[in-house]
Amino acid sequence: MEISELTTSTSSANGDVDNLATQVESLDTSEPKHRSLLESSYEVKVTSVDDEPLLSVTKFEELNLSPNVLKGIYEMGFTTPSKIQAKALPLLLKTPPQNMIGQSQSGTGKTAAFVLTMLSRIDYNLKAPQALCLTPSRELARQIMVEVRKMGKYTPVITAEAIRESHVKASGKSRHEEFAEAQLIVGTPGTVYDLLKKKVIEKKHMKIFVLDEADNMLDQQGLGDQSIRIKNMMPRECQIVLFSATYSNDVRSFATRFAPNANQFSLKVEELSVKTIKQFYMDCKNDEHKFEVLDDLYTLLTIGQSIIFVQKRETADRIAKRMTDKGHKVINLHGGLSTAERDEVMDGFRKGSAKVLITTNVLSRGIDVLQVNLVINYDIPMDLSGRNPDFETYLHRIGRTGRFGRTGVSINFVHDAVSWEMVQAIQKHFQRDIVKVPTDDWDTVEKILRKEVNA
DNA sequence: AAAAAAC
Repeated sequence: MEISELTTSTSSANGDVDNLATQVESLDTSEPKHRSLLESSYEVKVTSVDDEPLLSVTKFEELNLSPNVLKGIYEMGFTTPSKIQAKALPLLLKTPPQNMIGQSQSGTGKTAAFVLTMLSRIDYNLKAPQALCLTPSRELARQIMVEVRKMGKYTPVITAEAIRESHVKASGKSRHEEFAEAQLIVGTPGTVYDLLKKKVIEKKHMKIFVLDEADNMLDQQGLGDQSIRIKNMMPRECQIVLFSATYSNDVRSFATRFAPNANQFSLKVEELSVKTIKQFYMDCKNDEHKFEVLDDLYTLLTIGQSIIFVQKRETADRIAKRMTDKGHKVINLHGGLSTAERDEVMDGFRKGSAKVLITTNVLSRGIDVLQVNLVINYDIPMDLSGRNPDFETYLHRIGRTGRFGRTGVSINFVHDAVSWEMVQAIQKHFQRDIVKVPTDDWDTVEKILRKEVNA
C-alpha cells in the first residue's frame, strides 16, 4: 500500500472562517460573535493509506449521507463541514471502511465527525449493536449520547448508554432487552467490557469502534487494558476510529498498532493550544494563600461559569466545603460520588443553575459547556512522578473554555518553585505566553480579565 | 503520592 501525504497550509481561509462563524452563530445567538479559532493559520497534515488524491468536501451534500442524517445535522445548526470534518469525513466514510487516527484542537467538531460516521454505518433494518463508542468518563459518554440523539433524530436509530446505572429504569426494560436491539452504543470501558463478556452486548455485527479521547483511553492504566480487550472482541473487519486533541509520543506509536493501516490527520504541537484561550498565572505565597486568592477572586470579581481543577478528590471536597463556608455557591464533582450524584451535579452545571464547578481530571476532557469562560488550575496538572507537567491534561483542561471559537481565560495557581517551573515548562512546550496577574491588586486583575470573564 | 474505569 502506498502512503500519500498532503500538507495544507491555510493563512487566509476565509471559507473556513465563514463556515465556522455560521456554526457558532447558530449554536448560540445570545452572545456576540467572537473571533474564530481558525482565524490564524494552522497546518493540518493528512495521511491516507491509499494513493488516491485526497478529497476535501465543502458541503455535507458531497458525502452521500442519508437524507435523515443530513436533516439532523442541519437542525443542529451545522451548515457546512468544519475544517477537520471537511478533510476527515471523506476518509471516514470510504467503502470499504478504513481505520482513522485523528487529532485536532478541542472544539473543532471531532464528535460530530465520528457520530455522523457511526450513523452512516448502521443498517437500520438490523436491530443489533453495530456502532460502539468508548469514552474515559460517564459524563463524556452521556454528553456524546445527547449529540447522537440530536444528529440521529430523523433516523430510526436505537441507542443505549453503557455506563454504570444510576437509577432503576423507568421503562422497566432489563439491560438485556435494552442492549439486544440497540444499534449504537456509547459507554465507558468497564461497563462495556462487562456487558460484552456477559453477552448482554452482541459483538458480531459491530461495524465501527470509536475511541474518543483515544490517547487517554490507550495510555491510562486500567482504561488502556480494557480498551484493548474490547477491541480484541470486535470483528476483524470492524472499522477502528481514534480521535483526540493530543497524542503523546509513546501513545501515538501504540495507536498505529491499535488501528493498523489508518488514515491520519494531525497538528503540530504549537498549533494545538487554542489561541483564543488566554493563559495567565497567579503567584501565590503558599498552599494556604492559594485558597485566599481563590476566595478573593470569586468575591471581588463577577465571574460567569467556571471550572476549578484540582489534583485529588479530597482537595475537591475540601475546597468546595471551604468555599461554601465562605458563602460562595459551588458544586463539586469527582469519581468518588455516586453515579446519581454525578449525573445531578453535571446536569445542574449544564443548565447553568450552578456557576462554579470544582472537579478533578474526570472532567478534564471533552466536556462541553459553552458558557464556561474561565478555567482555574488550582493545582497544575502533573505526571505521576510529580516532577513534570502533564501537558496533555493541561491542554484538555484549558480547552473546557473557548469552545467553538469563543474566547476563554485560564488561570494557573502557582505556589512554590515546582509549580512555577511547571508553568514555565508548559509555556515553553506550547510556545504560548502565560501572563502573570497580581494576587493583591484586584483593580488591575479586573482590568486584565474583565472583558473575558465577567458575566 | 492521582483519577478514572466493573461486577
